[in-house]
Amino acid sequence: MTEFATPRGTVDILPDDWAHWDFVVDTARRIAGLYGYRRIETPTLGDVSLYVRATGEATDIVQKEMYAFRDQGGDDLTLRPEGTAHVVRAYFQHVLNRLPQPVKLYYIERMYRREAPQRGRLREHHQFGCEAIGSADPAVDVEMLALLHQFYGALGLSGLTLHLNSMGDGACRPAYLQALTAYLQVHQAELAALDRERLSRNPLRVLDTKEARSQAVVAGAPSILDYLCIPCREHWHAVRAGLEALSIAYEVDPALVRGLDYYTHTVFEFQAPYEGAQSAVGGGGRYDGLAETLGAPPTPGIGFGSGIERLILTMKEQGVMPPPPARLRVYVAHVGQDAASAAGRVSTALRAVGVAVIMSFGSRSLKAQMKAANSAGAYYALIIGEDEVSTGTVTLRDLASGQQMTLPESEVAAAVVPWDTPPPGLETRDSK
RNA sequence: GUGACGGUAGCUCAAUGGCAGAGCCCCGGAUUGUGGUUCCGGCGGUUGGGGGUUCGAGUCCCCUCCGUCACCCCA
Repeated sequence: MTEFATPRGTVDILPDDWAHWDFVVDTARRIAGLYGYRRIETPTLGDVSLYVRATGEATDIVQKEMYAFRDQGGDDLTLRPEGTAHVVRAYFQHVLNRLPQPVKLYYIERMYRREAPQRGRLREHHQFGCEAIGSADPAVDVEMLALLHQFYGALGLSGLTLHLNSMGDGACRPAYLQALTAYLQVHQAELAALDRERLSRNPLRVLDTKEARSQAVVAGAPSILDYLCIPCREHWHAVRAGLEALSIAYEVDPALVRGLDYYTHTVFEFQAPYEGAQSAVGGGGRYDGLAETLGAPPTPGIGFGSGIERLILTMKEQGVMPPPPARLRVYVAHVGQDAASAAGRVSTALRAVGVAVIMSFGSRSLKAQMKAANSAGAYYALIIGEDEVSTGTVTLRDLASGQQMTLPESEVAAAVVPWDTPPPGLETRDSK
């Protein structure tokens, strides 16, 4: 232990963690590929004004969560707090709107938000995200939800619920907000104190209150879905029909509100079945107004982000194991000075033909080295002592069967077979 | 940012205000150059950090850091 540790809300990802990480990331890449999404990676740094414009002046991200600073040259920069803004920026910067539309992009990147850390809620976390830019077709929404549905299934997760809502658009949302606010104001006296406070700050938030006292009022509140304008309603019904055609279950959740200003039409969130505030494992929505906000031609788009740390938590919660990593093929044990140099020679020769080898270091007893071979999970131990050195041979021991044989150094590579499958045992060869 | 609860060995946890311990891990040994099980031994701690009360503090008090839960918000 030194006086230094990871900053609050950040973690080291240690070797033992990587079975989960590799599995999630590999699965993400594979599934994204199945749907024709191609990878993009944007800078960790971004202009502060990009996020102010994209996510909205009044959002929590902009108000209090960005790691923003002015650099030595006077530029106002921030660590990326979310994925969409940068990707949409890249789409226009590199004129991807001249490609066949929609352009479908995915990313696996680190996000930074200065929040109070909790389980599943870090200041630096990773998201797998997709963005489909350039089409307003509700079929794009449906396909993206199908992608997520398949992704979570491929991870082995179960019991996730898809919450679905429409946020309307510039034509219909203001009228709804007005109606909701008016309703809540009339019933203010029946609301819990906390919700009266929410009402003044962000009336939409009152809808997903946990206060028992407010439930009756909230139950009678007007629903956004009743206020959708005709295009919004058509889009909404098309998405629902599309999901039903694919037998993807969802729950209509008029209380589902997302915190970023750019959302329009479809919004969604996948919730893990366990209790707790961090049960949202992925979410997103359509952002047809975002491009204009950034000063680009009007361009529809939709995207999601899914938190890798939360996915891994959910996997562990549900006892889902990632595939075990490939086992070490050979552990090289040696006794004596001459044997040590022979061990180095053999190890290098084996690695040259693709065999994973761990060589013992220092001069430990053969017994200790055999223990190490065992706990390293090796298929074979290669033993080199005085006898072997004097005859130019090595002893190859199959650790599962205990069978062993001595063979010329030059024949080892052929005997151990460098592939990821368990190797053949030695019992077919004669051994002592 | 606010409130509540927690922090003892690498890990999981014990210890009435009175000698800081166990299990696991790691290292070594149980007759010659051979692992897993077993047995024995060893390493390992300024009890998160700082101050205070006390003859004496892991234990009580204050500050601080970190974690967890809730608010908030979300992935």
